[in-house]
Amino acid sequence: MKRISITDIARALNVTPSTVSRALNGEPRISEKTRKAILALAEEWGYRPNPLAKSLLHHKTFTVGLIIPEFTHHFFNQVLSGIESITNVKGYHIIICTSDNAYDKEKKSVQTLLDMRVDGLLAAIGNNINTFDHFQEIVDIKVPLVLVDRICEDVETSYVVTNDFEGALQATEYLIQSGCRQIGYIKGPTHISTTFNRYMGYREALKKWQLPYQEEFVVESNEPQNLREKLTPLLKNRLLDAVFAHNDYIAYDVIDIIQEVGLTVPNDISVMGYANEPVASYMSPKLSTVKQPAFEMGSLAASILLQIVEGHIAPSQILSECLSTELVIRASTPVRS
Amino acid sequence: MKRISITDIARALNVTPSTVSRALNGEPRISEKTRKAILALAEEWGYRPNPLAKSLLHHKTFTVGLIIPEFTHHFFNQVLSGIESITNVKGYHIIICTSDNAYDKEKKSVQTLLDMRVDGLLAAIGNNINTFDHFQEIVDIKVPLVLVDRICEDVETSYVVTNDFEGALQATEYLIQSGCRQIGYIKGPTHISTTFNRYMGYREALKKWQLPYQEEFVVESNEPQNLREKLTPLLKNRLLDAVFAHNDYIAYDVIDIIQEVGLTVPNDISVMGYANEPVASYMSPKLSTVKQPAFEMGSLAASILLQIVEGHIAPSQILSECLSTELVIRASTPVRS
DNA sequence: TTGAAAGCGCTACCAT
DNA sequence: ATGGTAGCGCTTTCAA
Repeated sequence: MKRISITDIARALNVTPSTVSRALNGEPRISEKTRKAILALAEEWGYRPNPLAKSLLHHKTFTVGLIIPEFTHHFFNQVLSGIESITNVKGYHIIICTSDNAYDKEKKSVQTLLDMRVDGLLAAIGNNINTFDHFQEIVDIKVPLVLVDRICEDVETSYVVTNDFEGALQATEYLIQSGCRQIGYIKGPTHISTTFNRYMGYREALKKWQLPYQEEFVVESNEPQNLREKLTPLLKNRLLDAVFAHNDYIAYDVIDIIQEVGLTVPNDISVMGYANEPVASYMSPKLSTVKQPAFEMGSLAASILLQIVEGHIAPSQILSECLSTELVIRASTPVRS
Repeated sequence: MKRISITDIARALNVTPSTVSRALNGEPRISEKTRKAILALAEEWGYRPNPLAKSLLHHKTFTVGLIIPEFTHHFFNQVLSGIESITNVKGYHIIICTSDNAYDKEKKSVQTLLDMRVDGLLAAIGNNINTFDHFQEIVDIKVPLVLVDRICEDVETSYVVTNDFEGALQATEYLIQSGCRQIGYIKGPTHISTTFNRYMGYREALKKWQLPYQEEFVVESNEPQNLREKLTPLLKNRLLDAVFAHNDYIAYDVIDIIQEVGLTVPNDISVMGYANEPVASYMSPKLSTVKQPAFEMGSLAASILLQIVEGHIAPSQILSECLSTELVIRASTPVRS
């Protein structure tokens, strides 16, 4: 099915492609008569400009590349949703790639998107990725890049993140204020800025309230099995009156383990999650958690990116934003007397 | 940052672009010497072919357009994930649009993707969309199109759907076999093939087991408020011993309403959902439901589409698939004695 | 084995 | 007000 082109119209009307182009683009120096004829025929034949030709000419594709680890975390979909809300009104398109949390695939996606000549790139770097040469390359060739959620000290570019430290601090303080004194902490994936920041927020809260930091209360969650083994003895010995987990899914598992031991939430123990994933409001008791403005992160990242792309911001300028979180208190963290 | 092109290399090596093109594409009729030189320089300068130029020439973009209603339903993300798994290995890219369940936006997305010259289109039509001229147009201009989940009688193209009738039939039969006799049914959005098919599956099961179909047991769920008003009296009067809901989210709300009335699940009443969304396994009691092979739907749709795109299937040929569902029994539907 | 030229669809500059 | 021409980056005849 051949699409009709500007030259087809030109031929039919005995004018040159230039003229047709001008008429279609609303340039003034065109006689009313020819303009009308051209517009009419374009309409009749359903002419649609070919963006490929324009892109080739202008070195601009009106597309942005997006790399996310996977589609199954609600968080990323919210971010995606926020991105789309901006790109849509600004007339840009999203080409989407997943990294599956694997360095090789992430690197390949970067290459693919650059090859496609996207105008800019958005990425949420995978959890267990610790080499960033592929992102550095984007910066080096001066393609606009905005990174979301996770910070990589090495890559100097714009970031949109949330204040994990503050969020975890507030959440822990809430637990303390609600009467908990023996607060366990379940850590996230290693070597990630978010993991570190939330963990430090937890510690800061203890310090602020002059509670001792007890190393044995802190459990790594890398291996689900590991979590159970480490947590069970703490629970059996009734050493904890609260657990703060790096995210809601882990919190869900924690509650499972608590129940296995024969204790109940929230009667015996308080549980706090992080991220406000849907699971938090569907489980019972409903989970208290820290809400991240995922949609806003996406829309902000996209609008920063497009500002750079459109030249409203110097490409060299780094424009990072750190959004605030919000505590969502539900049934899993009652006030204790 | 100017990207280096085939002509740059040609100039530097005193050959013509044709020669460079040939060398890069591994054509045999090239002297070993010039090939080596070209390849070396291309490597050194980090040459990357410009797909825009190729697309313009070959009328092929290696992209597929995808339209989904929104990013927040897990089902669509699973489908998306399945699609990506195929396009990724076949070297195609996904340009993604959302419809927000709105006809205007969906139509605009179709236009956008067609304008971009995608090689083919995948779409999950929105729930409250009942006009399909925009999809008919795709068919008319002979751009490959595969529709997912929902069937529109009017649009003659390939479909990938699940067997909603069979799934609902089995689910209802399970409820009957587990000892329920007074089974309420909560309907989905009106005028949708899935709504109709699941509803008919429910009725078929009743018929098969010679239970009376009672119209007052069937409730529309369009308005959440409406659902509560209609369901509450049925529950208060203990007319139901089970409820089968069009999807898991509705089932969640149903359980809420049941508890408001002072009854409990599963003790007083069984509840069956549909779709196996994450919510089903996170709520308590965990929800029995009908699992749809969402990932497979996506991957199957994508591979059918690419087969058409690549000409392995005649474009005119309609190649529809109906995948089976699987009953997932959890705590909300106990066997009653 | 390589070059020259045309063309994919469009725009922009320079003429007229 | 319109035409001619060149060129974006690449491939593909046809010619040498």
